[in-house]
Amino acid sequence: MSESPLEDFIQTMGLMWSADGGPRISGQVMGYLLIEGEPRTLAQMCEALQISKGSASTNTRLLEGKGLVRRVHPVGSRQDAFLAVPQPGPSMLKALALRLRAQAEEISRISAQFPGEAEPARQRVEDFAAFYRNSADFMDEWTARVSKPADDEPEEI
Amino acid sequence: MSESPLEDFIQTMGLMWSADGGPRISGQVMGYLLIEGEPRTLAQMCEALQISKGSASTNTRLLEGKGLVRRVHPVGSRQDAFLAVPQPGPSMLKALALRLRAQAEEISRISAQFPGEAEPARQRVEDFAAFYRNSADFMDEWTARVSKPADDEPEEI
DNA sequence: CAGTTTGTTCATTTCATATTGAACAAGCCG
DNA sequence: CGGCTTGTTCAATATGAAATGAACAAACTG
Repeated sequence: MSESPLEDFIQTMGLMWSADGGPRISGQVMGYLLIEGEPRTLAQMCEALQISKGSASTNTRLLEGKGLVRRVHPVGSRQDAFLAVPQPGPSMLKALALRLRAQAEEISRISAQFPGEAEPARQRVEDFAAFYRNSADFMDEWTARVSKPADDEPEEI
Repeated sequence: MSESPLEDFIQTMGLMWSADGGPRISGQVMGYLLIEGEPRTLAQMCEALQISKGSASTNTRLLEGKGLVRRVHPVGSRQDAFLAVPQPGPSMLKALALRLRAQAEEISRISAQFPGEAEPARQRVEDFAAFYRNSADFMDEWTARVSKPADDEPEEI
């Protein structure tokens, strides 16, 4: 392999991201911004990762929405620039907890409509939902532990 | 909507599963077995879910591998039958922890090869990996807690 | 205000993978 | 053994999401 470890890391991040169900380019952007450490523009991403302007915009905004990347406006520049947030952990966990809770909620909503004769089934399904719910609670607990106590909560949609 | 809540649940499980990056049919099978509560054969799945024999086999085996479904051999029957395991939580968390740890491991392995002048980048990437590693640890902790402390549940891979 | 620069949107294309269906393997039964 | 039943595998296809690139919108510049 002729690629440098830095390139290798970016590629690997892309692979991991898509293995987790997300767009490959999101992972690559994340890896790129992690390595750079300072704000980078969409144009720079296009150049470095060899991707289209549309992909850069879409995927960066996706990461921004998940709280993994922050958009900044350097003085004297018209371009937006993006920065990997230092502690992405809490954001990731918060998003995961949100999803788990939503899933638990939907399962419960449906199982509540099961006919009377399906009571045992309803019970099993409800137990299943409970696991999702508990996991979400646990994620929040983990979030609280991993966050610095003095840290604020600057997340936004 | 002309579908019953039971069918609705199966469909929803399929949707959720694919939203999480897995095969839709896996979720449907999981939902079906949860509702039934007793061992069901591949042929029954094909009939109930209107899927091919190959899909039933592949996806059921996938769930079996994740520890969410157990294969049983009812006496007097030549067919295999499958059953949703009562407490799938620990298996799911264990699998998740395994994946997180593997990802952390790979990231660390790559960042260790960063050139000397990229030391700050290596540090940032390593922090990122640490989050994965810590999360995996936390999952294991959660697994221990969610498993009944009183009666030990003997689980195998 | 006209001309640039920059970010977003969206129809189209590309690409990955889930699903199928048929061929195959393994075991049972008379 | 020869015919059945049942589970698995795999090449072909179908399906859905990701990526592109061009058109558009918004904001700045002189």
